[in-house]
Amino acid sequence: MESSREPNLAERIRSRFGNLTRAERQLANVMLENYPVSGLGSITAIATRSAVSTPTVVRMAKKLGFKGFPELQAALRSELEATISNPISKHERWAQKAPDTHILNRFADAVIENMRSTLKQIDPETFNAVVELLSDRDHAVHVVGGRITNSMAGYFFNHMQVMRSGVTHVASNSNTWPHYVLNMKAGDVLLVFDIRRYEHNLLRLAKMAKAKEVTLILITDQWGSPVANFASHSFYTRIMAPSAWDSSVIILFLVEALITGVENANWDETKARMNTLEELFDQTKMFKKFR
Amino acid sequence: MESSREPNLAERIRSRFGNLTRAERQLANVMLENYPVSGLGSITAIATRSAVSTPTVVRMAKKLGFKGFPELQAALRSELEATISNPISKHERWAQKAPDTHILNRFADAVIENMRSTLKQIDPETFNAVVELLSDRDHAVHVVGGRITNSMAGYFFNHMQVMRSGVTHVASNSNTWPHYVLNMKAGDVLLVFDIRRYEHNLLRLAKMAKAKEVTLILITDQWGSPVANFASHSFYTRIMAPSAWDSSVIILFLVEALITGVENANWDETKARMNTLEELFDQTKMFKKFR
DNA sequence: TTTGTCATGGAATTTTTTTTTCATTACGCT
DNA sequence: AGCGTAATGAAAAAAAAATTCCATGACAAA
Repeated sequence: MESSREPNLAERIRSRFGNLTRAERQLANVMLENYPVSGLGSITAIATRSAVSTPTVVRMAKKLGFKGFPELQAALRSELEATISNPISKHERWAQKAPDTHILNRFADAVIENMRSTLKQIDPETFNAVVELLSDRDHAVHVVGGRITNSMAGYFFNHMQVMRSGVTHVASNSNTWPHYVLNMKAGDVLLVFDIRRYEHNLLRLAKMAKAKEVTLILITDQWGSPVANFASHSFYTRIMAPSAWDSSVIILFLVEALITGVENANWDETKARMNTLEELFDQTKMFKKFR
Repeated sequence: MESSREPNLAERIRSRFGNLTRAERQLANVMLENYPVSGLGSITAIATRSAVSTPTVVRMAKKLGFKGFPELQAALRSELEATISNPISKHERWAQKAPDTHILNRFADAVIENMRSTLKQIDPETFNAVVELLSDRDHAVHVVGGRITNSMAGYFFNHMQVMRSGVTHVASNSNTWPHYVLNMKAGDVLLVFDIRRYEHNLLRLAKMAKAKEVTLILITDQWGSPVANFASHSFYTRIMAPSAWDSSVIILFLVEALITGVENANWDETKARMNTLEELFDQTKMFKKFR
């Protein structure tokens, strides 16, 4: 529909993103970040903001077909002029080249809505308490997910494992669950993911764990898994999506927030880890040091 | 609600219009004419446009309370930024009972920011093309992830498997990869997840696949995995998080959007398969029927 | 008419920005 | 390992922009 409109700078950048070098990508990201304002300052300003040198900015300007940075900036201004005088363009749209009804935009709306209503419900006290439970090195942490949420459990396990010992991922094959339960001790923590359609096996596992005085934490959907009856703490997330399936995005969000909470709870250890990470990045030379 | 907002430059000019001299009025008119773009060029440019001298411009800037012209221009830019950006207010307090600095709120901000800048960059054409590739029943779809992203690959696999046949999840153990490659045919699709630090094994796998004329699709971070050089389509997601780790939330978002795309592309078949699955689950009594 | 004030822009000066040059380093390829 | 290409930023050089200085002229009041 908008086929023959001449490409604006953002599009030009995006279309050539693949050909850009590391430094140029950093730059491109900053420029696109709050487009086009960030490109309107001085070359020095944007270079600093992107943590690249000014020559890099000039080179990219040329790569994009301009004679120099000022010419690029002029293009930006005239683009802006065109945009501003056109009131329609102010419309909120996530993927700006896609129509409102495009699945990307609909999904984005749904996710925002999910996040909003999930966060409204979450009690920070619960969150903090759970973080504390997960940080406690005196007790093991077990994690289990359902058919859909098993990936989330895996993700959680992956990260937790790096931060502390005594973390186990209860395999999705429920035949083996009794073995896992056998290894759970009183005071241990079991994090259960269970969204609709709630899995009966998980409920049974929860009961078994509870019987062994394991502390249960539940991450479920807004309707609530029956496991909630046995859980010390439950998180109810909203998982609506414009799809036949539910969206796990907010669940992952919560998982990551929890991980970060645990990370912060043991800052010293985390800091050491961050340094290691930094060194690794240096080794790969793909990244500049951040900040 | 915007009662005590500080006046923008245009208002400042208008309110002092009476005190301006002839040359300054000329200048003011030009500045207001297509506000604020005309003020964004160099001092010479606007002076010429207004047919006044550059000193006049400086003098007016000072009259308006700035230290000099550059300062005025900076004000203009930040004003513009405030106007143009942000479909969603930048620092909404998401979890309302928690302080702004609580990890939940900080994470929420980061995720929104990631989503915004990711979606800005995604080309809907690419998205549609990829959906089509993934929907094509004539070719198999393989999916592989890295250390962190393996969960995302798994999630994708889980859902795709329900919708169509010929989907394989290349196991994370790279020893077995040659085996998988052996089974790839020309025209097959390989979806690769690779975020920093990029895994060399994935690059090798990509090369091998490419050599077999497999179509590569890449989901990577904003800096771009080297796999991009071999990929037909790449998605660059933003993964910044207030944490030692990166956030995969937006990656999951993209995965779900793709899944939904595929679902829509072949709704009849998807529906039929889901029904069958439903029956199978019923048989195994693993799930309660959910309306 | 004279005088003082003020607006104004030309030109000099200073400051900043932009571009170019160049040395270093990384990385792919043989 | 060695070579060549490419990326990169520090620093020098060039260009442009911003500011200051100052001469001119308009106008008003004495």
